[in-house]
Amino acid sequence: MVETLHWADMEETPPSLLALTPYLLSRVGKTARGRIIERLSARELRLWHMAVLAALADFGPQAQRDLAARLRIDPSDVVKVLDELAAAGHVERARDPADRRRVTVTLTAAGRTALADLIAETTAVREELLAPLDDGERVVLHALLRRLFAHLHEAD
Amino acid sequence: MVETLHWADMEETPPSLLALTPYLLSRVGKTARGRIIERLSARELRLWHMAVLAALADFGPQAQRDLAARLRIDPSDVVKVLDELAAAGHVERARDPADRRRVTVTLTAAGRTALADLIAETTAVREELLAPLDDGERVVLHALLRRLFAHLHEAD
DNA sequence: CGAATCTCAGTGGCACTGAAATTT
DNA sequence: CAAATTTCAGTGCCACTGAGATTC
Repeated sequence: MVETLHWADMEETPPSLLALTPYLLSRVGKTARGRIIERLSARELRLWHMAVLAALADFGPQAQRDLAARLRIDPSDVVKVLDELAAAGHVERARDPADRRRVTVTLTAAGRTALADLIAETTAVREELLAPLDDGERVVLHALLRRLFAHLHEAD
Repeated sequence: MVETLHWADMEETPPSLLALTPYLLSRVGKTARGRIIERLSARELRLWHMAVLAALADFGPQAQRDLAARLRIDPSDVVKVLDELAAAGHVERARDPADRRRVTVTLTAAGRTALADLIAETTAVREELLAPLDDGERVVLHALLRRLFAHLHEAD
């Protein structure tokens, strides 16, 4: 009995790990990803579906290759994502008559509606994750993350 | 030629996604995880190996169950991680004589050395990831992430 | 012919489930 | 017997590889 000390249920995270920013980024990011997936799965969709719909909404119809490059998805995986989005009626695919190797992907009205839903769900996730931060801190965090994100893709 | 517009190689990220903090967290976190894995794989180790070694270094010998609870790993997965750490001579396992269901895990001297290496590698990853931030901004980011991380595990 | 685009099958890592074996 | 701990086999998701088919 003596050896089971009372702080046994505190289960603290090792300070050595808490001191490592990349570890924190990895853990918080993984939870963020998990929470998004959890909410989006109610719509039978996942993170990449939202990303593809957003790219089409923001930049208009484009080839699968462009979607893959823009979102940093493997081109092989774009195929399956689009299969599912097309089956749900959220996108349409058509051969580019000017270059028949390319397949032009277009957002449908239903896809635009779905995107709004997915973004609303992600906003709800933000409320959960950022609950301990006030508005000013959220703005600071977001700005820092945007700069980190931009840096990921420049001259790796 | 005309249809290949000049901004074809810009491949901008959709603004709709850049506006979503959880999306940024997910992407930056995933890259952080990937960079850590990349560097640690040179030592034949991965993220969970470092986490387990850190828990043992910070809190001393403990049962597998405690490691799992502390690090939020599935207890089933702790087994394989410890198998690999034990094979590399970084930890030792012994039945707890007071409660023979438990297995007490102990860090070896080699394990402590390995942990220092892994932490150094992770620090190098931090330099890569946080390159665009000055020292003050890094401190702010780290403090915000620590608060988010702490909030993940309280009253989910 | 070489390169680009899309497609598909296969692989490996990782997290989770469910159940067995042992001990309390 | 019920619960706790460790272990293992199996499942599913996801990202990546490699190869083929078509078109430029």
